Amino acid sequence: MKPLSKQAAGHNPDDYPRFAVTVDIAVFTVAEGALRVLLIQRGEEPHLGAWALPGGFVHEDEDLDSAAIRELHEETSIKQAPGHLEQFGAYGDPDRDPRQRVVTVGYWAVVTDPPEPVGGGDAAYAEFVAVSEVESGRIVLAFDHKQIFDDVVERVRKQLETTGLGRKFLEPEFTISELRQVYNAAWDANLDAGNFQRKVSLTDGFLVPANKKKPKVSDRGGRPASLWTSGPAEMLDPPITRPPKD
Amino acid sequence: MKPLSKQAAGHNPDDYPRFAVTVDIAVFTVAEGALRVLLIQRGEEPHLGAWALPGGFVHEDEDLDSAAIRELHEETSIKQAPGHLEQFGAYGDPDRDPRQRVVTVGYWAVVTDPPEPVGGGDAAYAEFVAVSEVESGRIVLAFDHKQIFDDVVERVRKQLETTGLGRKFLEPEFTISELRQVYNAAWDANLDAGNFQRKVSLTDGFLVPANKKKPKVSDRGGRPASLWTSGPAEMLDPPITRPPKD
DNA sequence: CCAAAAGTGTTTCCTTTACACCCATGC
DNA sequence: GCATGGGTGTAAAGGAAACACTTTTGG
Repeated sequence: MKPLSKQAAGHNPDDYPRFAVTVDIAVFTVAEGALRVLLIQRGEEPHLGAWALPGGFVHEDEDLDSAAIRELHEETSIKQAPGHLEQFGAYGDPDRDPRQRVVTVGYWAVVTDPPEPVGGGDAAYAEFVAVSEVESGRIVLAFDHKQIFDDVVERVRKQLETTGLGRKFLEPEFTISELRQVYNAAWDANLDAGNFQRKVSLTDGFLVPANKKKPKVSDRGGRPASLWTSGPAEMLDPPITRPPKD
Repeated sequence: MKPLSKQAAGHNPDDYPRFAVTVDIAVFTVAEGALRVLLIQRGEEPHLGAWALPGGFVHEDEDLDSAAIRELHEETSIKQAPGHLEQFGAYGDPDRDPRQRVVTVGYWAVVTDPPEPVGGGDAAYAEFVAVSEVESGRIVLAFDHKQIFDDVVERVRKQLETTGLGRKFLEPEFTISELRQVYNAAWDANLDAGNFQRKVSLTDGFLVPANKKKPKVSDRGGRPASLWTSGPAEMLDPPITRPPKD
């Protein structure tokens, strides 16, 4: 049980155990007024038929970020680069996968208007599922993916407060209302339109006006909204505070 | 370059590459008015003689948290359980260690009044170094440890704002002034004593009074401070806001 | 009494919030 | 005109910061 001394280990690295390393990736988008995450239904054992986050093995010559991007493309057939890609943790319980010792590095990404995902690899089926479906327990996740899921959803919600992340859910040109709807979907909130308008305008360099020739006309009437694009500012100061949950 | 199909991988896990997995751990304490982190001076190649965060290999039957705690004990001869232990990221560039492919999981911990650390294993020497020494560039770290260091220091400072982490730097019974000095050391700030007093009292269950028979008398005169212990509240609401840097 | 540190009160300022109101479009 | 959503103004409430002031000890 006690390993070789560390001195020896330094000279004989092969004496130490090796692990399979995977990346699991939570791909977020906002659609139909809800924050959604890409889940697969497993096409093989263990947990055949259960919902899980997509993931796969890291290759020998690949860094972790690259592995995550490759998996994202393989699982979603999304061609675009993700608007955001970030690591959120490593999970390595010895018994988290019954087949072998696996260490998983968790990533999350944000994409805009993804195509219909396709099952592939170990996925029989893939779908952008509303986060609330998982939180309510109507969808149960395999392995330790519920823990991973809870960690990452909270992190996404928190980042919306202080960073410009919300823009990544939208097309390059967007209206402030669309941005507000991202926040409302992610937080299940109903932010005051006027105050939101003011807050996003307070941070210099957060929004820059787009071509003013083409204001966006709503389909249900109302004054057309002006279009904006992402400015260089990555942090929101002051932040957009998340309203206390009811 | 293209791997076997994922279908095959599920059935033949041995076809996928294996990685050495290590934990690196940043052990924080506050001493002599400064936030400090345990660094070692490497006793072997590569980077012989350079400063680095302590770390070591994860064993075959060990989860990641356990490996971090074991390394903490081995490197510091600290017997106490750390007051706080938390993961902060995984680092896996293919060339981050020239000897072999290594994925490192970063942890940070907080300890109180640690004993003099002893070199051991791959460490020729170990010392609690002021964080400012590394930030100023007077101490240079090996591998990608400066990146890791920057990530984790920012995270510690941020957690002090919203969580009860500060208590973990202190003995079980402490005064509010001692707690304020932890914040001042970690943030290089000079918080108003009166306002600090009020803020830590606002969160119910954050501080509970200790034995009132033994108020703490300062060595330079002044009214004795009452003693407190940690209450059940883990989050500070409202938070203690970090003053903007000059 | 004085110095020093603990702890409280109070005023001022700033941010956030709620909501009234005006603007610009389709029908 | 009227409905609808975009966008601005504003007053009231709440929280943070600065700092005066009181309390309790040692010398």
